[in-house]
Amino acid sequence: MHIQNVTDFNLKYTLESGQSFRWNRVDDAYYGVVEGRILKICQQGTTLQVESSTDEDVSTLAAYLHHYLDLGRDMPRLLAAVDNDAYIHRAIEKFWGMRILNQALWETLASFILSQNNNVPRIRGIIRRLSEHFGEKLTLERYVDYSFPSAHALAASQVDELLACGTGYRASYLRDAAQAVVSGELAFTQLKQFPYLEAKRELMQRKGIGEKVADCICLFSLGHLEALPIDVWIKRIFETLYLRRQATHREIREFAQNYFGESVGYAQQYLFHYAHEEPNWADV
DNA sequence: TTCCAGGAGAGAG
DNA sequence: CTCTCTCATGGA
Repeated sequence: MHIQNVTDFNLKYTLESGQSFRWNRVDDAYYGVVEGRILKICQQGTTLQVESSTDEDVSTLAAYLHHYLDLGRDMPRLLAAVDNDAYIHRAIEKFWGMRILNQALWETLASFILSQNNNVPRIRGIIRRLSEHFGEKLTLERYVDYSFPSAHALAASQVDELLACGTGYRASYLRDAAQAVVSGELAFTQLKQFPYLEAKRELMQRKGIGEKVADCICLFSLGHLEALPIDVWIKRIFETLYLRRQATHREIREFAQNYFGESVGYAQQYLFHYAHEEPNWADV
């Protein structure tokens, strides 16, 4: 299957910018497990070549990817709106076409609970082991992977099993969240209808979901581009480049949301990825 | 050996 | 309200 005329889009930057933990590059193709199937995506200019492990309808798959990859976004307009200074201008130039994904809610919620006080390679490993243990085996050609564990599967798990996957002290947070989803205490249909601040407040009711993780879920799954996850990198970036002093999370949030406006989450993603990829990011 | 990683909870003040 | 300590894990 092909998707044509995809402009202002970069698959590599989108899938390798720390918002999803489930994509692997093999040569020039990306394999990932998305909502119960393996997808293989290859970008050639403005064309995406896509294969799926299921025989789903072509137009259904195209519509899904349009949403998942945020292809309907007017990137030139959005990026122009946050292109306020030389710092972010460099990031926008270097990573032009990077999108913020619209990922599955349960997977995003669970994954970012696991992300706290942790690093990306280890988060990926934990999720891979959880999927191997609790998910379903999937194959696409010779590529084998496992679906993300359902909330039901994790709600019924033993803490020992979660610990064996490397979750550490986050095991109980993960299980509690799974049980809240299964019981209906955490209602996804309602959560998806909430505006940003209400969704964030509701998410933060869960143990293991603080302000930063809630913002990641709002931004990477619920489509709230005004969400601003403040981790050590974002804090360092704003203190160094913009405020030029030590600042609290609240000061950073207030400045950034005022300075970048309603798409501050996108601005954050470009600054975050630029700092990760460019060791000399702090130099003017 | 110590430090760090897309942090958050609990307790003290 | 803010500050500090601790939490499990593995790679640098």
